[in-house]
Parts: sequence; structure tokens; C-alpha cells
Amino acid sequence: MNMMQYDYIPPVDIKTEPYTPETAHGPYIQIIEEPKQRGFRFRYECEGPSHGGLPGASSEKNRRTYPTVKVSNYVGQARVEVQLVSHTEPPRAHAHSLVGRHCTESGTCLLDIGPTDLTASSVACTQHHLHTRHEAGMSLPAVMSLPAVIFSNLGILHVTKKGVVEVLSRRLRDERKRQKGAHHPLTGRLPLR
Amino acid sequence: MNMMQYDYIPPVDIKTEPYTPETAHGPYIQIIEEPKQRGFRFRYECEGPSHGGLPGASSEKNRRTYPTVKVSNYVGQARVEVQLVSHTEPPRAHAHSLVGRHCTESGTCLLDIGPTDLTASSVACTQHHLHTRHEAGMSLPAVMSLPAVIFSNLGILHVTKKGVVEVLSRRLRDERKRQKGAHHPLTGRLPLR
DNA sequence: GACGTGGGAATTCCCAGACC
DNA sequence: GGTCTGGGAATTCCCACGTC
Repeated sequence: MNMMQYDYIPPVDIKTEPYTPETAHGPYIQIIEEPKQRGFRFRYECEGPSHGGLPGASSEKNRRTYPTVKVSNYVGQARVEVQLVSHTEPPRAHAHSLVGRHCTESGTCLLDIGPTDLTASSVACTQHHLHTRHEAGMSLPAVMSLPAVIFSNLGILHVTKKGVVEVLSRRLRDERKRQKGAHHPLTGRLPLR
Repeated sequence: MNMMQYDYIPPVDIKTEPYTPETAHGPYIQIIEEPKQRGFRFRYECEGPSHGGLPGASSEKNRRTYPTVKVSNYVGQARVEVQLVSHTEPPRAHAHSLVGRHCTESGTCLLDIGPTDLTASSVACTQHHLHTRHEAGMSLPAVMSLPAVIFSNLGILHVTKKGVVEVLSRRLRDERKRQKGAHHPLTGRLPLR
């Protein structure tokens, strides 16, 4: 599970957007439950899809929990995006991918939620970090918030050593392309652990 | 290590030659040291050649021993051949191969020894058996025998599941061809364990 | 430095049971 | 019966160290 093997990765920092700490006046993300740090088995592409998702840190045999976040100090349409990053400071793009419900081809988990949604599902990480972005059009006075987002089906697709360069190149290319695109005024980053 | 997986193999018995028990009047093979039954790691073809040989049953860290046999009640030129067989009764051809010094393309270990040779080296097995044939032109009164044959470099090449049918087919074909060929008057079989 | 030995780890296969 | 979950085992890679 040692990610140190990827340290030779070109130091391209994808974290260029303004950082929004939890103490900010605007919307912010709360980590309700971290993903469990041990005992989760990575899956390779060759193993096919769906082999179960990351359990929550406090998950148990009988009472399963899942990684959970919450968009606080905000009410309205919102988008939560989760992606794997390195555990370095600053966090960098990671070659492994998030797979499962709500996950995209690019290895991230994208989820649109509204004020009426109860819960969502799917996404997390292990010794890595999770990057979470939230985009919103307006903010409201404190206390107000959206319902928790529960990622109940979030797997990690382990890239093989041979595939690292290819996957990471694609990922960084996509990231640059993305940054040239539409602006996301309220976008921030929040590493999970 | 369970060889039961090969039980579906066509029941072609390659043991058609006359059996020569150790109590016979003529030459016979003595097992001086069996191969160690546990702790030996099989190697696959993809791992390349030479990853060490089978240790003897009584082998230890500091004092290594090796599978050893002895042709007794005989003096003169002799040939010792070792091959892997199943642990069934009667023994059948086994898909795995013996590799290492004195081993042939066909997965057996072939060794010609004479009255002046001191020791030889290379060959063995694990939970399988070893078939040993000895061929000789003449026999002498008891007590006389050739020096021990020490197989100090005998590895087992593990055939993959995908390769079983192919390897075994080839092996059985070779065996039939062999039996049609030259006769070996004093040839016998002796399973190691 | 190439090769022989040994052994840890990465990757792939594949099966059993739960669930739909 | 087909898919989802979980996990054991098979296969492949690859590295460390001693020897020639």
C-alpha cells in the first residue's frame, strides 16, 4: 500500500484553485466519516467491476458505515466531487482511480445534490486523501446545510506499475484542460486526512 | 500443492515395464535420502531458470543435504533417470517438470554413472514421487555397488493450469514413442515414497 | 558484473455465497 | 440465473545478496 513508489511522478500541482477552509464564511465541507484505513483490498482492472466499496472508519461486521461528507452553511443545488490524491503536501494527482456508483471515466466520483435529496452514495480512499470540491451558486447564513452524502459504493481501482505513467499523464492532461474551461467561483479543496 | 487438480487427466499408465523390487537378485535402487516434503517453492517457467534445488529430507540451514540414491548390487556403467509422477497407485505421468543440472528438455533428470564416478548431482520432488530407472548391462554378486548419486540441483518447474493439457499430452506421446524404441532389459521403476 | 538462490510483493484468476 | 461481494490461491515480477 506504500504509495512512495510513485514519488518519481512529475511534480505537477493540480491544486491551483483558492482553498476554502472549514472556517470560511461561505459553504464548506464536513467530513462526517473517514474511510477505513486498513483491511480494504484494492482491485485491479483485470478483476472486473464491483468488488465492494470502502467501508467507513467506524464500520463493523454487522453495522456497516461508509465514508460520509456534508456540505454545510449552504442550501441549494450543489456538486460534490471526490478524487484520489497523494498524501504529500500539497496533494498531487494519484494514479489509482475511484470506481463505483457515481464515478466517472476519469476516476473521480461526481455527485450533484439538491436541498430535497436525502442521501447519495459512492466514493472514498485509504492511505491517500480525498479531494472534495463543492460548487454552489449562493450561500446562506450558518446552520443551514444539505443532507449528508454517503458514499456507499466507492472502490479503488489499483493501477499497475506498467500503467502508472499512462494513467497519470492522462489525468494531468485532463486537469489542465479542465482548468482552462469554465470557472467555478466557489470551488475549494479539502483533503480527507 | 494439491495435485488432485490433475485427476481428470486421461488414465494412461506409463508404467508398463517389469517392476524390479529392491529384494531382487539383480541391481536395485536404494533411496539414501528423500527430498524434503515441505518448504520448497515451485517455480514457473516465467521465472526463468535456476532458483535453487530441492533440499534433502534431513537438510538444515548450515548442513545442507540433497536427495540421494544408490545403485546397489551392481558395478559398471549405469544410467539413473528420475521423473516426476503422481502420488496415485499406480503412479502416472506428472505435468510438472524436473529442471536443473542433468535435466532434459522432457522434464526428467538423466544421469550416466560409472564405477569410477564419485557423485553426481541434480534432481528430486515434493509430494509427488520420483520414478527412477536404472539400466545396466551386467550384474555382480551382492554387496558391490556404485557410489551414491546426489541430486544437488534439482528444481521443479510448475506447469500452469493452462499448460497442463499441452505438457501432459507431449509427455505421454514421448513415453509411447520411447516404449516402441530400444529395449532396456534391466529397467525398473521405484517410487520415492 | 553475470548468474545462482531465496523470498517478498504485485497482479491475475477464480470460486463461494448473498442478493436480485 | 446473473450480478455483487469477499477472499483464497495461482502466477508473475522483481529485488537483495552471495558466488564465480
